[in-house]
Amino acid sequence: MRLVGWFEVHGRDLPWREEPRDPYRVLVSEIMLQQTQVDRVVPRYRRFLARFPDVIALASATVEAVLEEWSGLGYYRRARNLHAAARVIVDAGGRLPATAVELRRLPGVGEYTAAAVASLAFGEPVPVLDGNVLRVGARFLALDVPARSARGRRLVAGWVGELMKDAPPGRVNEALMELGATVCTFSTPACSRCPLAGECRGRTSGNPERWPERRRVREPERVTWTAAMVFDGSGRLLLRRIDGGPILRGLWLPPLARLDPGDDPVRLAACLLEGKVVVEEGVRAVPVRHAIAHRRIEVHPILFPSPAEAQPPDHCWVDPGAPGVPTSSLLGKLVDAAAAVCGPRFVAGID
DNA sequence: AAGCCGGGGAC
DNA sequence: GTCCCAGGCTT
Repeated sequence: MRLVGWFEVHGRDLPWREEPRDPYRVLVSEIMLQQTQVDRVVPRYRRFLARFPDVIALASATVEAVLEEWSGLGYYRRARNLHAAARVIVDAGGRLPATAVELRRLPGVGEYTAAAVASLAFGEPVPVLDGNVLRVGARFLALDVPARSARGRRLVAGWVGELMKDAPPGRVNEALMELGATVCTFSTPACSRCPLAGECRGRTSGNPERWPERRRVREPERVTWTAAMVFDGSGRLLLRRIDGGPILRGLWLPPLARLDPGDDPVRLAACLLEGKVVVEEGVRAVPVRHAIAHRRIEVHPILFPSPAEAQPPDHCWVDPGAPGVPTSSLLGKLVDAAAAVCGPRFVAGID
């Protein structure tokens, strides 16, 4: 089959493609790859497996440790669900379910991930309908309905099912995803390198970029925060755990507060520390930008030198370069901004 | 069906 | 700047 033949030659050499396929590793890679691009996953996948080499190791760990390992990857519910799934698997004997229907019952495993693990690790003939496959299918079939609609999904699934009559299901799924990621890309598809170009109705139509349908954009919500960055005499930074709210829950960041128009960020940041730690006058650093879902957040870091060794409840002192607690990539941006003001040696606590 | 959750890279 | 990505869950 031309598609799978192409994949055998041009498929990238990715760590989760090593044979034989370990179902646990396939599951970890698929969860990590949800809405996250391959290049960003590869190093984190290696590190995750070094720390949690099998499902028993993962189930034995605390959710806090798993979240810490997930720090910076985003969509932190994935980490909580993966950890919960590992416990379910171990409670059931330690083997992953081998069918898509059973896999689907694990927390954090939806239709896509269930199909991916079932086909890649167990050879079940179920199509995976991720963003890549839906785009490739929409172009190949020249769909006149949105690929993500119920009807579009059915049509693409039917096409993939046909392909599976001529090649192993896992190979077909993987090859289609690889094709979407490297050839039939969102913008400017490289039809000259495509093994399916001969039969592709999207290409024959003369305008393969007509697909996929553009998703409508939503106006981002602009938000401003202030961050109280307290450094003690040895360069350690004060963090506070985010306990409620919809975003970054359970992660550790400098105390944050929403800044309304007219508020003074230095004063508001100082208020966050009232009764917690003793600080000197706050100093502004250059604001950093951070995006979470549809929010565009501008964060004003305020730096406070502090002699205090006290550790208020729900707070902790960390080495800003190696926090050792679950956190967001926002912390790195804030620490960089602070270093630009104070000098890296002060912030790093070295020297 | 639609809205929401992180983050970074491509353009 | 905008858009998307090996999605899942909740409403």
